[in-house]
Amino acid sequence: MKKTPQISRAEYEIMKILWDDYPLSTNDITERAQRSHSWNQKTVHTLLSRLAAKGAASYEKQGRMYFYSPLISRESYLQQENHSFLDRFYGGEIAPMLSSLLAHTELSDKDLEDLHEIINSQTRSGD
Amino acid sequence: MKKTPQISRAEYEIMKILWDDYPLSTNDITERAQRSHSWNQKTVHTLLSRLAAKGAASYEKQGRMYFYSPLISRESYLQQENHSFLDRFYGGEIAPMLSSLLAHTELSDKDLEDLHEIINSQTRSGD
DNA sequence: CTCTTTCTACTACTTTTGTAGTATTCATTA
DNA sequence: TAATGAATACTACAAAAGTAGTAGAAAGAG
Repeated sequence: MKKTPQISRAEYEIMKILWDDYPLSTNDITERAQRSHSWNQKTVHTLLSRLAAKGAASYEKQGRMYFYSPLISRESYLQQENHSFLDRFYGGEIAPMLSSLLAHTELSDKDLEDLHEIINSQTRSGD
Repeated sequence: MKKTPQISRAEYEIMKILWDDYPLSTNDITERAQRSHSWNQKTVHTLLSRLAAKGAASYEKQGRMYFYSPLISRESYLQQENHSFLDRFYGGEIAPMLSSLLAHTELSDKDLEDLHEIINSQTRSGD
């Protein structure tokens, strides 16, 4: 999978569907998209075309129907978004971000344990 | 300070200047903006007008010059962006986000220590 | 073989954003 | 007081994004 192109908010919602399961027919995608968004079918079609046009997804013809698959990976896309977010709002640094995030969020014990574990695993691997 | 309106990337760069120091004259803002961005003066003026129009900043006339101040707080804006980011990419949950972030980031010892401390402080206050 | 349905292919139109240009208004200087 | 310069007020225009509509083609129903 390749360098991630610019993906808009609405397009991203379609990508999520593709990342969960692919290849999917236009109709499948439309149906799934409409579970969570009140989008006209045509709107979903447009989003799919645009994603294909910008190289974020590809399609394969089966008879007269199209089956779409993602061309960029969820992982690399999330990485890019993570960094863009950190850079824009926290000068690229994690600590201030986490701190801002936690300062206004109620965490369950489980959350805290998870976070502990995540950070500890980093510590060990960094030895 | 009030509910944060939609602020575009370029507009946000102007807001950062205002959050650091205000009120500031149009010229001051333009000058500071140009330290980090190659923006035409008119571009900065447009951004300022739009921020004022959408209620993110306000201005006060002093003679024929305008002095701008932020109308929304950096804190509340960052909170909103934090949550929108978490919701969009991690189903609103912090742990998966941190985990994704750390999985692809080299952390210094200091970073780790900071993170530890941030999380420990949460733990104690949650007791 | 024609009609209807169902896909995809184009086209469209509005809002937001990025990025500036032109017009107008005052205040100051000659 | 007329010319100049410096501010702000409007206007502009293209690209991206949101949201659909219309046209055309092909497949299945009679």
